[in-house]
Order: sequence, then C-alpha cells, then structure tokens
Amino acid sequence: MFDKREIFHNILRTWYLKHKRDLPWREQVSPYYIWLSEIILQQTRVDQGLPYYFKFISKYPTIFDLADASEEEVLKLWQGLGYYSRARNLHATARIIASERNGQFPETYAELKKLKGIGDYTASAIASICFNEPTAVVDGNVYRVLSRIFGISTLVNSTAGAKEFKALAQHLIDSDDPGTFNQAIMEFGARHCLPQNPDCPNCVFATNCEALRTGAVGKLPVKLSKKPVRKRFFNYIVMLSEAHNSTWLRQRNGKGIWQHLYEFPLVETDKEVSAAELLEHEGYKSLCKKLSVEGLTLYNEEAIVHKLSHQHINTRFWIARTSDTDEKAVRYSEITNYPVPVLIENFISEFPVFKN
DNA sequence: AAGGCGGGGGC
DNA sequence: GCCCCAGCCTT
Repeated sequence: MFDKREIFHNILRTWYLKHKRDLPWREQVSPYYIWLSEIILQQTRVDQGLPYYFKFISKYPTIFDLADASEEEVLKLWQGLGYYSRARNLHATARIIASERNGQFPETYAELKKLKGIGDYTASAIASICFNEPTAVVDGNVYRVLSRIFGISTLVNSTAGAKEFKALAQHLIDSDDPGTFNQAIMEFGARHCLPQNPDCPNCVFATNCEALRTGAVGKLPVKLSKKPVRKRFFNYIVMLSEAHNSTWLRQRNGKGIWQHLYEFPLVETDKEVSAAELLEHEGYKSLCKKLSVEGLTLYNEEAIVHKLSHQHINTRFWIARTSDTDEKAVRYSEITNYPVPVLIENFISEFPVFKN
C-alpha cells in the first residue's frame, strides 16, 4: 500500500504541521518536561492532564525539586488524576536520577526503560523526542490508526498484537525525525482518527485506508472485551473528637486501589449493612477497641456509587463521636494536607464540620 | 498471558 | 450505560 514510506511520512507530516496543538512540553524540549508530560498522559486525556502538568512544573521546576519533595507531597499534587502508582514511580525515579545521575536522564531507549514507571511506550517517546532515537511509540492512538489504515484485525491487547503493531510502527517510522513522526501519528489518532465517528470523508489517508475501503472502520481496532466490574461496599467511620477538633485518617497500604493515600477508618462489607449489622461487624468492633465510640449515625442513606473503571464502590459515611484522641488524630484544619481519593475529597469538601 | 490500577469525557 | 484515554507493573 505504501511502497514508499516517504508517502506515509509526507501525508502525516503535512497533516501534523497544520493541525498540531500548541502543548507546553513542546515549547522547550527537555527530558524532564517530556518525561513528566508522558507519565501524566499515560491513560489520560491531554485536557485532563494539562492542569497537573502546570502544577508540577510550577512547584517542581527541576527534577531536583521533585526529588527533594516527600512522596506524600507528590501524591497530594497528583490527587484526582488516578493511577497513583504513576506518582509513586515518578517520585522514586526522580530521586534515582537526581542522586545517582546528577539529574541527567539516560539517552537511550534501553536505558530509559530500566527506570520505574517507564515502559515500552514512554521509553520510546523520550528517546525519540529528546534524543532523536528512531524507536516507534505504540499507544492507543497508534493501534487505532494503524489497524484501520492497514486493515489489521489482530487483537491489540495481546502479545501478538503488541508485537505486530510495534514492528509495523517501527517499519514506518521516519528515521530522519522520529520524534515528530511519533507525536504526529498520536496527534492524528487523538484529533482525527477518533474512536467513534471519525471524519473519514475528510481524512488525508482516505484513499489509502484499508478499513475505509472495506467498511471496517467501526470494527477496528479489535480489543478483548473487559470483564464485569466488581461491586464493593465501603463504610467509612468518620470519627469526630469535638474536644480536640480532630478526626482519624489512615493510610492505605498493601495491595489494591489508592496505595499510600489516606481515608477514614474503613469497614468493608459484602453488602449494604444496617447500623445494627455494622455494630456487630468484626472490622467495626476491632476499630472500637482502640478508642471509645459514643455514637454512630448514618450520614448518607443513599449510598454514593464511586465508579472506577474496574470497581463500583458503594459507599456510606457513618459519623461517630469520641472523646479520645491520639497521635493518629488529624485536626480538621489540617485534613486538606493529606492526599486522599476523590471519593474522600468529595465528602470532606461537603461535610459541614470540616468547613473552615 | 492475564489482571489490577482512577477518574473523567463523549455519546 | 459503554468506551476510551500519549500504559505500567505484578503474578
């Protein structure tokens, strides 16, 4: 179809020069900015990530500033963006590069990929954009664009698919300007070759697109259907010590969602429970061993359903009063310093007691 | 090879 | 509701 890769390059480059967005990390190409933007944009739309990019470069102008911060501070800045392992790995990698490499990023795909949080895609993006290494990126956009233009129905989220699309992208890449090629094909996927209702009649690849020719645009790319979401039932115990103007927060450790973020003491149940059932629950009883609880009233009768891509968390907040306090207590005025999931942030911001 | 990991936007 | 987003890591 493209006997000469140059044809593909020229069509793509012409489109890109006309339609590319002015994104802040494109203004001055530095590995730190590119790395930061690429981590933020993993599984995240540009519009959603942009405010976070500005917050991070403002608070941490250099990688040394990021390395000097605490993980908790970084998580707080990341709060609301999701996939929090990105923030933890970002911080860990900043510390490695600052302390072991004098702030200098590795300059090759192979070396970049060894760093925490940098996989095949991100290593290719940094190596090509910053160091002109001809290594092709394959993200969701590239899967979509290539599967359609070349009419490839291989499952994209399979080992075979990853291999096939990487090889094709690597074959197509413009070695003279790999960074621009990579950004252009992604931008084309993000702005023109959309998942739903792409504007095929006005597409610069219309005469070259196999999927358009065969009417398969809507069927490509082919993905594995995802499994049904897990339903969970969270009961948060919001302790109020009015004598000390303090409540309790706990950090989530171990596996699962929201690692290292904070939340109120949690009692997870296998269904929605009444107050009587909660009082008899082992998780609640062990919580009460640690401090005297003087009352338990339900804050929201109607459970809040917090929807993650893979879990639906039915949540009810229970207000409890106590006269105890201890070193784990958090003063109302300091509660906003802690990184918390959006579910908790929403409650805090609407709960009258915590309003200053 | 498969599953877990957030939150938001578009339709 | 469903799909997708400049993916990565663990098991």
